[in-house]
Amino acid sequence: MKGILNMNHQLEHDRKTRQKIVKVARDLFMELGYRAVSTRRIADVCGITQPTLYHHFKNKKELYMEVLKSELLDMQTALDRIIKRFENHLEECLFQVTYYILINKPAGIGQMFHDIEKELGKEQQEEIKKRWIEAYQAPIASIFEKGIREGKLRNPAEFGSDPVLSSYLLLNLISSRNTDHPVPEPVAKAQARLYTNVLLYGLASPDEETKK
Amino acid sequence: MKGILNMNHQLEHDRKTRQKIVKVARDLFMELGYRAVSTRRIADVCGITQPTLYHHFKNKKELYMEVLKSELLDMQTALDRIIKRFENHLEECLFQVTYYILINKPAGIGQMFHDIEKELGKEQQEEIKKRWIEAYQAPIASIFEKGIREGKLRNPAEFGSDPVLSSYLLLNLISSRNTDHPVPEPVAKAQARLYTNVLLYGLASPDEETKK
DNA sequence: CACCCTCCCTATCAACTGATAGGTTTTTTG
DNA sequence: CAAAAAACCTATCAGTTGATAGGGAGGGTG
Repeated sequence: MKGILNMNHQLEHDRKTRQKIVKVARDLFMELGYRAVSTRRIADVCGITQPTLYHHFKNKKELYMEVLKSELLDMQTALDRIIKRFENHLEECLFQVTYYILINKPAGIGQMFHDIEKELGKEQQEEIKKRWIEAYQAPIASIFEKGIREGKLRNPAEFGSDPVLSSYLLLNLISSRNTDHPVPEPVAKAQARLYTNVLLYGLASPDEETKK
Repeated sequence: MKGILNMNHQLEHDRKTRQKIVKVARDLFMELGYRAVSTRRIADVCGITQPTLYHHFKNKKELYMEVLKSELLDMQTALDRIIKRFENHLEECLFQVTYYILINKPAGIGQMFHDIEKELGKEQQEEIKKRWIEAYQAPIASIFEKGIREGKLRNPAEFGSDPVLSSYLLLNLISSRNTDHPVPEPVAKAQARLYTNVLLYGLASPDEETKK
């Protein structure tokens, strides 16, 4: 009994250090990019030495994978919660999702894509892509799917859109370059409103489309 | 006279090597990113040695600046031409611009932004940002401006959009992550059509907005 | 022909990278 | 309490990076 408790003690210590490393690495990687962050820098911020990193992680890429996994898991949890909460109001749901991502992923999302594509091996890419779909694409696509089913959105067959494509459109709008990060809250709110408005209703003046 | 000719000969040789370096560096930087491309690699592809690079350029960043300038200048020329050609047809104009960027900037545009933000000094960023506005934002914004003047687009005051913001929206849509580069021509065409359609008319079913 | 300037080379540098070897300290186990 | 395992350290490695010094070739100029 005492053995188990003590073992837990040690394991917990290990777990804490590991978590700290992941947390620090996450902040640095997301802000500066994979290549721009050295293992020494991560270790310094953590208050440990660089070789100690290699006691907890096989190598830099594996640490980065861990960072991505935690990042994506958090996002998935958050988006699922938001979508469930606003599931009966398409427009508000889209807005809330947009707003959340805008607030919580300042420069991170574009950076992430860059690094996944350029720095990871093919098999690692596959794994992260799978998790990225679970975290971002699938939840958002589910919103559009519901909208199409209920006739609130255009027929994909006519317009060339579909739930998955639409989710990419929204995400591309969000990962924008026009603002300096981080964005203050009211600005983010206005931005999120603009993005969802444009995505739903377009920029053309209301009487223009009927002429088409 | 002969002296001038001969001097031109030598100058031209220098110019040719310089251009070759810029061309090679441009391809590599745009595909792989600034940090992932070493000066040695650029030199190898050019068929020269690495120190020779430093005879033509002060350092790596200056070479990258040259690459960005040529890249942006080409884009500006192309977009201005397209816009002038289709200036009396808003929708087609947007489509052509979107299509052109989609075809000619496969992975480059996102990469570019990443590197400008992360690898350049502040003053260099300012200079490139200025040129980027001339090359991308201003031309595209002029399309939207005209559309607003002619009443074909929504009133920015009501919708929260304006020509500059709208140009960012389009560019964000274009620099997408959903496709593997490079994109075959017909796919790019369909994509460009979808982007402009969504941007102009939105995803909501046509009778939805009037209810609002 | 002698001089020089331009272009490009070889050789080399210091800094930094990710990663490993091996010892030391602390905690858990039998 | 001794053995062993875990966590972290110091010291060090080889490879790559951007960048510089200095020499050689070759045409251009006096």
